[in-house]
Amino acid sequence: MAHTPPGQTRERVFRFMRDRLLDGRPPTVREVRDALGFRAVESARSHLMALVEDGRLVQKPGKARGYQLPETMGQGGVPRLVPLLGRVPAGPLDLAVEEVEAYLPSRSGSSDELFALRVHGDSMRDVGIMDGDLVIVRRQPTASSGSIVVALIGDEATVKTLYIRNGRIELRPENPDYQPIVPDPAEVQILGKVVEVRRLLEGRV
Amino acid sequence: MAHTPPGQTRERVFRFMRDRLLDGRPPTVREVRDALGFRAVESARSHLMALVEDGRLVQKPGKARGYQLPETMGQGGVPRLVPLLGRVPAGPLDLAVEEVEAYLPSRSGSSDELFALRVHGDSMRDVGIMDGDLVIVRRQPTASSGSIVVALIGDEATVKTLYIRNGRIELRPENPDYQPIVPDPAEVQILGKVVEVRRLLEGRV
DNA sequence: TTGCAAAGCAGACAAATGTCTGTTTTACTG
DNA sequence: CAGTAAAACAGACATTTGTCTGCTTTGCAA
Repeated sequence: MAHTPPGQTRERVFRFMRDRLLDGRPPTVREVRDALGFRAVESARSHLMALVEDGRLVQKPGKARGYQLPETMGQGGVPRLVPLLGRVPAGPLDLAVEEVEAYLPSRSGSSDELFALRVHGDSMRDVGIMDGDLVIVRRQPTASSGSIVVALIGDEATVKTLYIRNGRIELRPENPDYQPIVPDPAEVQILGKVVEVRRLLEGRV
Repeated sequence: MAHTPPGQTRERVFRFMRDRLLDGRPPTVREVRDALGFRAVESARSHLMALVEDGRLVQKPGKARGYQLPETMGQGGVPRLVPLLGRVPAGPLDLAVEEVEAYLPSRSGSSDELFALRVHGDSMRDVGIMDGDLVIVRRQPTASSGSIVVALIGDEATVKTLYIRNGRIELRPENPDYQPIVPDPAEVQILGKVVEVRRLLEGRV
């Protein structure tokens, strides 16, 4: 048609919008113009209007920086930050501010109490939890048999698969080099259930 | 002082700003006024200026909706949403129309272009990447030998460890049940480098 | 070629939005 | 009690930003 094949520039406009919107910095029409190398504001705006027409963007007409991604509208897309604890406190997680090493972005959702820990050792290797991985844990005092939990034995936290046999707690590693633990029920405390595993291959938390 | 105790209203202003900024919808001064129930624009603005003064907000003066959280600036931790692609774009990346299945909260960093994919198969089992895991990928056309990459062979995306031997690309699985791939350089394209691995043990994305 | 339509351009205009100046209200203190 | 300073108010103003109208360029096809 003109200058560039149809849809090609439109796609670049959309990607620029998506990146900026996901980054929490909605651009102005003129910023879109500059980013795409247009000389006229209207060039950028016509692309934006077309994207709205196609349903790929949502617009609040007349408002400054008034574009949004349709996907992030419905769900209250507020990511929440989960504290990465360097040391696990035995008591309630309330005031352990000093133990927080960092915050991990996680999905928003219910008001579950989540925290994260770094895994030491390879006792859970066979289910893909490696040394140095981060686990995100939902704090709960019990869990169903077969789920992966964080348990506090004495004052040491450990990640294992929970089994309940004859009313007795058994903590199984997922690596034949290690032996199952059958702790004294008085000395073990379930801190919570592992709901996610993360491994950072580059960069820091 | 006046009307409300000092700092109390300021705290409400900050929480409103933080929630809106984390949601990717920076408000105008007038929106702050309405949300806090002020009758004058300047009431909202003076609080915002005080928050900037305290270093709790960062401002781009004169710009519409020009407030940010300080954490957003550095490599800090304000979440950024990464698109989870259901289908891998074949052909030139700039023109690709992608199917976005969901968005994953991730750390915001530089303006790297990140996307996420779901892994199929267990060819990378021995490095803890299991069937169904999510990988977060930074788009880049090349990678150093030994890093885990997403490569496009024909029109199929695959996660493998990249090795470069005698100027020839080799894609190695991390599972003895699979054989290394030595593709025709003309038929292989590096989509990016895997920077994070995630496994959701409960709930959805 | 001529005509058409999409892409892009140029400039003007209007609405949204940030900023400024001055005044009023309120709570605390000497 | 008067004085003071933070908080809030009211309105005007300036800049940013979205929107509109008309025109030009480009590629394709009849």
